[in-house]
Amino acid sequence: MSIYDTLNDKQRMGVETTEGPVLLLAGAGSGKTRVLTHRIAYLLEEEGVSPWNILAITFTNKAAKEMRDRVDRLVGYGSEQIWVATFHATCVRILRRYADRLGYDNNFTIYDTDDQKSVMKDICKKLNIDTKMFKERAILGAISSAKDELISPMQYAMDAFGDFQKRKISEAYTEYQNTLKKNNAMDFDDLIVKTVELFKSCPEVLAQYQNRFRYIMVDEYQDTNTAQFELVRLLAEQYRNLCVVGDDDQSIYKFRGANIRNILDFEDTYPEATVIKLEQNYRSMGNILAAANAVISNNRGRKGKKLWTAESEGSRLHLRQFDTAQEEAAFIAEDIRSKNREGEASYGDCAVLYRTNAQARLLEERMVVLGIPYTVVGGQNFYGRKEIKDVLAYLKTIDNGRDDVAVKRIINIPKRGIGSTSIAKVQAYADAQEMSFYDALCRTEEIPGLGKAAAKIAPFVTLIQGFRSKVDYYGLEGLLKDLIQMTEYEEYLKENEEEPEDRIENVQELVNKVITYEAEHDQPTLGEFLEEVALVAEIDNVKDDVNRVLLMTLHSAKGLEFPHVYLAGMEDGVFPSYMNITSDNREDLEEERRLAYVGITRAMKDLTLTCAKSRMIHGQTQYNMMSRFVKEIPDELLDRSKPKPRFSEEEVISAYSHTFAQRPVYDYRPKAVPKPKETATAVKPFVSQGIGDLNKIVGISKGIGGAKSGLEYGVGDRVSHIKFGEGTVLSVQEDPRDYKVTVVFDKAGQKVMYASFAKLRKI
DNA sequence: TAGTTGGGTTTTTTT
DNA sequence: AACCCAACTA
Repeated sequence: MSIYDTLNDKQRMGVETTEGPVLLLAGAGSGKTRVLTHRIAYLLEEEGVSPWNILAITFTNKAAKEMRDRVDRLVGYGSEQIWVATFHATCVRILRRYADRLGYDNNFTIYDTDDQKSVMKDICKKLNIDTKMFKERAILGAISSAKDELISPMQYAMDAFGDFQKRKISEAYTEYQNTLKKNNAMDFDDLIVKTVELFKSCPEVLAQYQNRFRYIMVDEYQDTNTAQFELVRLLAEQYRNLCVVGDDDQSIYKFRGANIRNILDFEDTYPEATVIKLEQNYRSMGNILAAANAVISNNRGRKGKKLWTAESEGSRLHLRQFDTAQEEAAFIAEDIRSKNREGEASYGDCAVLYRTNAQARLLEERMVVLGIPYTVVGGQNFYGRKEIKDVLAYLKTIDNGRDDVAVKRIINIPKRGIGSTSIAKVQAYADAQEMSFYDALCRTEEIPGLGKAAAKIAPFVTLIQGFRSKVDYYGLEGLLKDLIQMTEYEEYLKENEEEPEDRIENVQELVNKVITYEAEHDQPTLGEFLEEVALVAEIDNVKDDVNRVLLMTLHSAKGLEFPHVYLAGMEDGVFPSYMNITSDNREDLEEERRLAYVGITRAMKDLTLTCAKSRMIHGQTQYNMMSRFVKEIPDELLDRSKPKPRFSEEEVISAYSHTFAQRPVYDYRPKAVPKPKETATAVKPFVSQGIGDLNKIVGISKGIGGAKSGLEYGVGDRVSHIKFGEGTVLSVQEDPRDYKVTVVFDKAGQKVMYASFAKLRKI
């Protein structure tokens, strides 16, 4: 009996065909990850391949980690030597060694969307581009698309010759790349593009990696773009042992440059390829699969395959239409609660999927009202918060003084009396002398017309220099703590931001994050920490062992599965989105349909489709018809019964009475020098009252439903933390997104932390 | 320079 | 509805 005996014939073929190119067309739920992990195990155990010679590229860090864990369980050794990472992480790792060959420092910074935008803003000003006509976003979008296709600024300029609009974009593109290089920074797209560039300009570097990666596997191949394809092609050129796994029906990232032709034309690029189709689905009940097949069969551009299951039909899909989006959200929350009470499903078995992040709000409100523990994936990323970005900008400045964006972000935070006029003067000097913004700051006495502002800049420079000289001496944790203290950042938050307590806690959370990072790495460096932080996706932080309902977009849900799934907002105009209905490109609608296919196939046992006749979008009420995708599902698969009231009247009413609907509308903008107390009483109570209610409700529902808090530990339990050691849980507080845990550590004292970040263990 | 106000725009999806 | 930005005022 070997570990391979549990595989079906096709899966086994995928595992054992290790030589040459392989295209594994793996339908949803067909055990694709199993094949990949067993394939790696097979290479190691049966073929005697060194783990060092294997490269596996995944779509998210979460998937990478999961793959490593599963390989670990199969073979029990050597898995840490296998290179398993996302495209971006892979490229960063290579570039950290060789970026100098392209004229960057190896400690380059990674720019996120925000950083890109502020660079582009400056460029538009510099090039006199009218941002009314050409939006920064649009220009950046065009640049990103060009990079996805490996089109250099120079090539772009040549294509743009006769076209005014394109010429403008071309100028911006050229300037943008120059700025990034000057700042020693790369954006997400650059990571791929520059790696390809490196391989093309330095054959000896390429040869080294080609030689190392004798077996290459790429997951979610249908979502690779042209640049990523080229990267893989180059790496695999020598041994040609390239195994790509994907499902053309699940290609949903065209907007991000994914080129579906990569998978459709794989056999043209590699004529000797072995093609294996995995069509047996092990995830969903028959009716769910039938619905998915019916919907996707309306698409033309496909490889063509039909999923089947040995499972029984299961129950029909539920379809419910409501008058308003509020009622829809209320129904979903109530339905989940009743399933939980009746023991049909735990909260962690349920997921609510929707097309746009904005739809999360209403659902979230209802979850709060009913006291259902939930997690929203996506939306505002932890590292996207203002306070986190500020602190990170300090760290970036310390790490890489050439990163102008970071320096400018914090030069006047907290307020140092350095305004836009002074900044402009410094920038002008920096441009003239061809030096970085920070270097110019160091020579304020040479800058004309700065006057008194020079005296305000000097302490800032001293501050940064001070941190730099101390980094090696006191480590990252010390640096960060010192930084927060010296800048009096928390005081700044208290005086200038709404809800400063939450923000301060977020900053503390970042400190914990640094501590964890330092504890997990033998040779922690500031640069590496910043990089790790730059490449995390929201989904990477979701722990699936926590008993909570997950709310997320259909895109985020790719690759996941849940016993009970709700697809909310099944309306024309929402899903498929208005943009794609009006598009005259047939392919756009097909991509939406693939998204529907992804959504349906997430469900294992039970699938509920809901829609509303009216909902607010951008502050206006829209009236939508039921989604055309729902109509593509054969009627006999649907249960259209009226939503039956599951609760007594009073129960429903009492639940509604907690609604946030009466919450007064107020301006969230930071007030001018707010008197802290006053703000606290004027604004805070409504929010904290809501959360207070929530706590009560959670408590009640725990009592009634017997639901667990979703954490393995509770108040009074002894827990251990990777850095702080052992301690006792003082309190656990429900926060809309997470549990806030207060622990008194034996050595480190009292700390407040978020459960999902803190990784506490019960002992 | 800092803070206020009013007007205009929007992401649909994300490494 | 929420957010961002430019123009205006103290």
